[in-house]
Amino acid sequence: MTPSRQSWREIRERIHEQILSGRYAPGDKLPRDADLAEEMDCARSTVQRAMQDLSDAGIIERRRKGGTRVRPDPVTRAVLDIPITRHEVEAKGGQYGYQLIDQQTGPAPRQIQARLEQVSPREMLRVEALHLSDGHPYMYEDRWVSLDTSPEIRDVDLTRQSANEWLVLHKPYTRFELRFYAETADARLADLLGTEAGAALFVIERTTWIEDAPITTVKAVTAPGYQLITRT
Amino acid sequence: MTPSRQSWREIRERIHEQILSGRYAPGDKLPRDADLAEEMDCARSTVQRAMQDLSDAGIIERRRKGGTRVRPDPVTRAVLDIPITRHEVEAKGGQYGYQLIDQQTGPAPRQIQARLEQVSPREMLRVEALHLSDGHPYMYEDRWVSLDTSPEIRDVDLTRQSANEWLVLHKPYTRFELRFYAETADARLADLLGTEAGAALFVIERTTWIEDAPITTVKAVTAPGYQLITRT
DNA sequence: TAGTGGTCTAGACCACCGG
DNA sequence: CGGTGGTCTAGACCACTAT
Repeated sequence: MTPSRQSWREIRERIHEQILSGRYAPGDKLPRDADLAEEMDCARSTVQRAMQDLSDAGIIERRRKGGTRVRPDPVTRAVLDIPITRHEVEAKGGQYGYQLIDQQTGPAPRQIQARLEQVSPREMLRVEALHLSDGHPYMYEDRWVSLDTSPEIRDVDLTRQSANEWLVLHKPYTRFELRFYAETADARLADLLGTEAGAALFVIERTTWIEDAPITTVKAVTAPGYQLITRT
Repeated sequence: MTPSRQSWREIRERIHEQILSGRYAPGDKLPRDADLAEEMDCARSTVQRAMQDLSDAGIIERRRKGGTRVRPDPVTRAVLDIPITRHEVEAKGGQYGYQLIDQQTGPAPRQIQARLEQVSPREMLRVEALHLSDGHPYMYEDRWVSLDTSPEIRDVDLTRQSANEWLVLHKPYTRFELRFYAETADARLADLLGTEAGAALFVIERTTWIEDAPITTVKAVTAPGYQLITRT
């Protein structure tokens, strides 16, 4: 029989529906790709493409020889884009502003070393800065940059360009970690962000490495009211 | 010349390196797939696979006829999995516990209607519950469930099974929204979560729809110390 | 070690959209 | 309307891993 030229999205949808209908419950094994291809009358590679998408979405798990199974522990999977802060402000319609608070070199404290998964203490650059939107505090960042992997940053004028932007544009990374949590504003943070001490602030920590060598770690404390939103 | 059987990962790496090296700067146009395939001596579909991955990673942008360009505004793209709370607790090695605080039906307040993008006010089920880890408060959830799309939840014994788990397992959704932010604990919340009023708490809001029809919206307030982490 | 998913190739046609 | 990415097919071989 001649395949009727179905798109992999249709195939994915048909498989997904069978999962949602309960025909295949969490943990159940699905037929092998070849059989599904025959059942659905398409090429095996089309089934493969559909399965890849379902797998990316966290709906199924695939294993060579083990076959394809419905994921036993369903998750809500979201994709999160963290842009350069300037772009983020501008995308929200704000006029971006930036102030360097302080910059100095020195050995990083133990806590930072640990965050970087760095064993031996190294000389690093610490940069404190404030991002503004329409002249109001938007985000405070407390950053440590490795002078081993980014020696060129010594020559960057950080009063004009944020370390955030320079690093994202010039320092590719192969691995990163993000942490989100809430923190109480102390007096200094409250002053910087234009709020009262004791306010609840949303914090984003980001650390990047290139091949296990740390590049930078930053604690970005957002002004009150900040929300991180992901849609689908 | 015979193609030397290169994997799409190699091809992706080679293209990525050319981008990182500055040969193609942000905004620049890359050669068409066919030319790259010839240049790299592989099939066009292999280049396509590599490009798809770079595109998924937010590194390039592709357009029919328009060609492939290096994304002008680089982003850090992370994938975030939000599991069922019980699974999350157990994965961290904790003993999961659950307490229903209150459940009642009634019209949802305007704020909830808005969050659900629901125009007309509807009768809904409100559920307040506490998730525990090793007997300690882990997360408080304040949930509203649509009785239009989930009438079966009336018959679920929510003192035994959390609405979180029941919904995730039985109510597939086609769209969702996540919000993260920080909030200050009031007296009641502090009491529930075993902390002091004024503490900074990390909040996750999740709303799900099935084809534009709202299913549920939940505000999950985590106990102090909670962090959301994503790795690569 | 055999079975299953993962990938590659070559060729064809389709769909979108910029010029 | 023509160029570029997107997809499908058919067939082959590879790589991982459960049994």
